[in-house]
Amino acid sequence: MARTQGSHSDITGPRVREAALRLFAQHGYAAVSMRKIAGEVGVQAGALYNYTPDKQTLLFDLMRTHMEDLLAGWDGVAPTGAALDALEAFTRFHIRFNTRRADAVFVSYMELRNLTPENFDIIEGLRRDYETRLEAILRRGVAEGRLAVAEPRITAMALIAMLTGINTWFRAQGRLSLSEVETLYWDMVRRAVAREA
Amino acid sequence: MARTQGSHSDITGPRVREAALRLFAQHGYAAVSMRKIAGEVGVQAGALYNYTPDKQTLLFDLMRTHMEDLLAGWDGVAPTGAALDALEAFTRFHIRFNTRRADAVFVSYMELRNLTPENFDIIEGLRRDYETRLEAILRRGVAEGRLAVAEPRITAMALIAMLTGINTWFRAQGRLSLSEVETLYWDMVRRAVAREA
DNA sequence: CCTTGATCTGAACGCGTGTTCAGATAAACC
DNA sequence: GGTTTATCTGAACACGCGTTCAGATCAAGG
Repeated sequence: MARTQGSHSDITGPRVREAALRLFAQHGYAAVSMRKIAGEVGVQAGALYNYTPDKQTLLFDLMRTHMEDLLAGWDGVAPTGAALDALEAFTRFHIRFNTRRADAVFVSYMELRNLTPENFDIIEGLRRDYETRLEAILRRGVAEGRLAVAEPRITAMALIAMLTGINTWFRAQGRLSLSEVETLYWDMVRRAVAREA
Repeated sequence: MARTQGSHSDITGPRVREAALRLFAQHGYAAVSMRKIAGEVGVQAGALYNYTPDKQTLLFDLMRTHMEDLLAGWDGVAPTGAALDALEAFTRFHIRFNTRRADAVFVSYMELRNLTPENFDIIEGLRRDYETRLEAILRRGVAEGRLAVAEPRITAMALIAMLTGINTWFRAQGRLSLSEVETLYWDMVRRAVAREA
């Protein structure tokens, strides 16, 4: 029995990626077999190879897509005005984007060591691009005289680490709403880099 | 040929743990076989079972030891005076301790999902203990009127995430010395939580 | 110097791995 | 309605996995 009703590339393809992302996040790339992914989708392992040339590429594509979505997402909402406004927008965007894609964020950070060197370089490049977006805001803020940041690159990485850390404890049904969390972290970010009056 | 000269429990035991820690950090728990660990030590895989009942316990012991060392390390240097001084001491201690044990920090964070539920609970408990140490400092600082922190628990987690993030980029031979990094981050921490004048 | 016991080897066990591929199936097209 | 073709099955391949254990080895103790 093959090709049951409604079983198409358009349907199975996304389901493979969703299952792989969830399982990779839950158990780790090396601990998840192609047969387990196939089982989640409801096909045999061999069928997966209609959607990815191999397991490594499946992982890489998930990570690349996530990083590209992240960059495109920010570029789509980034304001052009004052640096302090841009910094607040970045803070809120990062929190919103990352808490809604916890699995992809987790995988894109944890499974870097399972990429081939070439794939690793590509993902790292995208991550650097994202850090550079924030670094540019910080430099602009210094130029405007509104921020006091001695090391913009390091500060950018520090802030991103702090914001991404939200994923380890935030739950949508928890005590704090997402917008409360945003405000809480924006307060810390602002004070950490604002020029003291 | 068995038991070559100088091959004792006192020597092989630590070497097994060192090799396991390094390999787990580099490739991930699931991707490292007992045979690879044994190969690094220079014994056959079976010999490892003189030092650990199984692979899972080997991982757990590495993580537990790290977390206990972390807690004991802080308790050994924690000052009793003003909260602001304690916060600076915590910041500098955390940076120094974690950058010197990058492998253990990495493994203790990344491999949580490979622990059995019981072992996971123990490690999580130790992590919470550590967070609570910082939270207590923040609460004290608020009581003293020197810190402005609306959510001490969340702020503690945010600061720890920011500080631990140093491990992703810091290199001992890099442009910035460890004490320069300490000062840089202490500046951010202080501004993020200090009561504005 | 002989015995004891800790330490390690080397082979074995059953099982799961990523990947390939010939053949079966059924939706889509003419 | 017959043909094409995308899709999937099911079996197979060679290999590595964690763990066990009988037997070999050799430092230490009496």
